[in-house]
Amino acid sequence: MTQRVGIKDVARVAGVSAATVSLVLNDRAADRIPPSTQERVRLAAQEIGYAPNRLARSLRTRRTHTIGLVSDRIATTPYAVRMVEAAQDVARERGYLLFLVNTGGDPALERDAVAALLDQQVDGLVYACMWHRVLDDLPENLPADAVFLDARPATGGFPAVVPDDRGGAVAAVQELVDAGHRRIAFIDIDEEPPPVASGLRREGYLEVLRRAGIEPDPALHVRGVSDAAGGMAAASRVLDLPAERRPTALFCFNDRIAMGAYAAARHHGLEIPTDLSVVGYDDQQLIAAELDPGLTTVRLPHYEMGRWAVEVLLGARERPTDEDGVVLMPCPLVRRDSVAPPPTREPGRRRG
Amino acid sequence: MTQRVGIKDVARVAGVSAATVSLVLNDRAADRIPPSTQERVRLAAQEIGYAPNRLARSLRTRRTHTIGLVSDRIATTPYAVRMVEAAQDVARERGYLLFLVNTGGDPALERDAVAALLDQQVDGLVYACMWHRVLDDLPENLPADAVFLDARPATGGFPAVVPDDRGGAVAAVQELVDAGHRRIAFIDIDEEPPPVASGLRREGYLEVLRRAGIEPDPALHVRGVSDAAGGMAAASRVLDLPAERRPTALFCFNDRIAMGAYAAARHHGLEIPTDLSVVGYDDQQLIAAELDPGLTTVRLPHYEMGRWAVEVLLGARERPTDEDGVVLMPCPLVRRDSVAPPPTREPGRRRG
DNA sequence: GCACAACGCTAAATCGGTTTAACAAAACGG
DNA sequence: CCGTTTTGTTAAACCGATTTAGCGTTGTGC
Repeated sequence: MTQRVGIKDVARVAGVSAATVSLVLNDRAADRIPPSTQERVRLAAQEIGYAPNRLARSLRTRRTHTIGLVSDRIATTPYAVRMVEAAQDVARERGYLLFLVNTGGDPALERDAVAALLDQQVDGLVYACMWHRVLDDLPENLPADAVFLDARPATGGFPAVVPDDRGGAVAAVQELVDAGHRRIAFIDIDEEPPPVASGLRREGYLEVLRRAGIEPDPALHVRGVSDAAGGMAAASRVLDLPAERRPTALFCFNDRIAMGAYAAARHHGLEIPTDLSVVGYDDQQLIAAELDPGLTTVRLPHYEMGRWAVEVLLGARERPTDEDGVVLMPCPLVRRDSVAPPPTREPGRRRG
Repeated sequence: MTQRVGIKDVARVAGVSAATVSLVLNDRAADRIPPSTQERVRLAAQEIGYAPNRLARSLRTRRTHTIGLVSDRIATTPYAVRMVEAAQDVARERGYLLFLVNTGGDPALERDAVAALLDQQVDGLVYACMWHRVLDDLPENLPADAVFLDARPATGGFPAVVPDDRGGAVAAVQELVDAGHRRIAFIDIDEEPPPVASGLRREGYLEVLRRAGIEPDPALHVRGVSDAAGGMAAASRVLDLPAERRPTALFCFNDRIAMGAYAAARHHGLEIPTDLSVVGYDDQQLIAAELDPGLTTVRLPHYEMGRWAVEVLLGARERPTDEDGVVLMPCPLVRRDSVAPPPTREPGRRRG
């Protein structure tokens, strides 16, 4: 890892001073230095394979061209990994290198991570969460120009980007209403405190019902543990309802719940989408695309959010003018094969 | 991001020179400087909130306490993300910061990434792949002390860690043999060229059969596209065999294929594990644990490999003495509920 | 009272670049 | 031919720390 050739080696070979080399190689030469000399310097640099020591350069210029991404768990879980990818992509495109730190949500580690990154003189910091969160307390050493990703400080004051969970839910439920469904259950997750996304998606769900003139049935809003087993149990509860109250469609809080709903449907002898329509949320590749039939779901715009955050951080995109600086990233509906019109007759008991 | 207080500010407040401050704060003072002065310096540093500029320090000491992780896609896919987590954990534990770069496998980008990291004077480099790979050509500017993660150069010469795919397959198939199965199919993946893991797992499969005195039936080795649909198609082919040739157990190349195998079993009216046992590979959380019944599978030791790589890189663990420097990380069997003894009678057609 | 050692501390060099101010030589204007 | 610009280049300061060599003062031994 030892830096072999330095600027003065280039200078020696080209027969000029280090200052000249620096000027030429940074294109600060403009018209001060004749093309002949420039050529000579560049050739020398090329020849001996010179690459500037960025530490030295950064020390002087006070810009490191590095940014830090501190997250609770993104780099840890398969869930929101594309936010990291996006951040990385933007960083690379703009000539930046990305420091990645995972804190697991531990405030002490968070503080240390921020401090370590600042000591490294990073040019900017992104604070990211795995799930859409509203943060009550932040690391107190967070620089004023940090950007939030998939999270926003309760107090505002920082640029932040979060998914438009409400809008996504509207799209999902509207899809069901448009297919002709009137009895639509919401299979929510059972967590305390309820995640931000839960409340927002419920709002979207209720809004569509209201607009469609459908009276929400409290029995159709159930909660389950956020995994396939929980989804199956919760879905079973609504599918067990007497025929006239039973839903013809399920809006699931996420794809894992939807996976459980598929199982519940099977156990009830219902075929998807003929007898029962299902919509999920998250568009988890390993689930939504692999289920049979493919799950219609709402995609979380992780990549787009990741890009947004770093672009704003690097000044490549203008900060939101919005009062609290929060941007809602749209969650597009991904149509697959789990939605169909409701059955016209009593669902038949076909072979599962 | 401007570094406010510097070492000379501390010096001024404490009434000593910058040299003394450095000595004290780096514990190089030992007995040269009396406790009273040391105390004074530390207090001053504390008071004005001094944190050293690591760039300046690194420039002088020639150690940056940063490492680079360049990978084809790990940070991009949900698949092997725990390798990054592990790398991050070890880095943090030992006071290092981690640069993450994703190249998508593009050789030009790889070269640039390595160059950029070296220009940043990283103390070490990990070259990681998402899947177990044998690399024919490496970035030519890779430093000699790089470490390979989930990959190994064909030519050897670098420390490298890869999963013991063969051993994992042995454990998986042995589990089936121990349960009493004799007709065990291998649902392989259909890729050209076949991934390293495919060959190794097949070897393990064949070895167990041989040891158990079971003649391998070529009809029981099928290939399918590596997703649930492909797995379903491939599994169907062996399940369609006449009763006496039909397998009672399936060893699937990965969990996605196994997911498809579950669907195929359903379509054939077979219940898992009563009528058909299934073992997967990878232990993908979103699949293996969520399937019903839970999938017995082999876990890829991503976390352990990630730790190993960075520990070796940082000298916290001794390099393999092995000729080619490759370490095989064991893949433990994860028992869930998809394995049972083979049915004694003709499998009945229960309700699916 | 003097040589010498120990103590406590610091000036200055250094890492490898960037940047500014200025100098020498050439060109130009009158 | 002399004063002034312009041109081409560089010496030196600087970024903020670490590290080495050494300086002044006090203490010790004889």
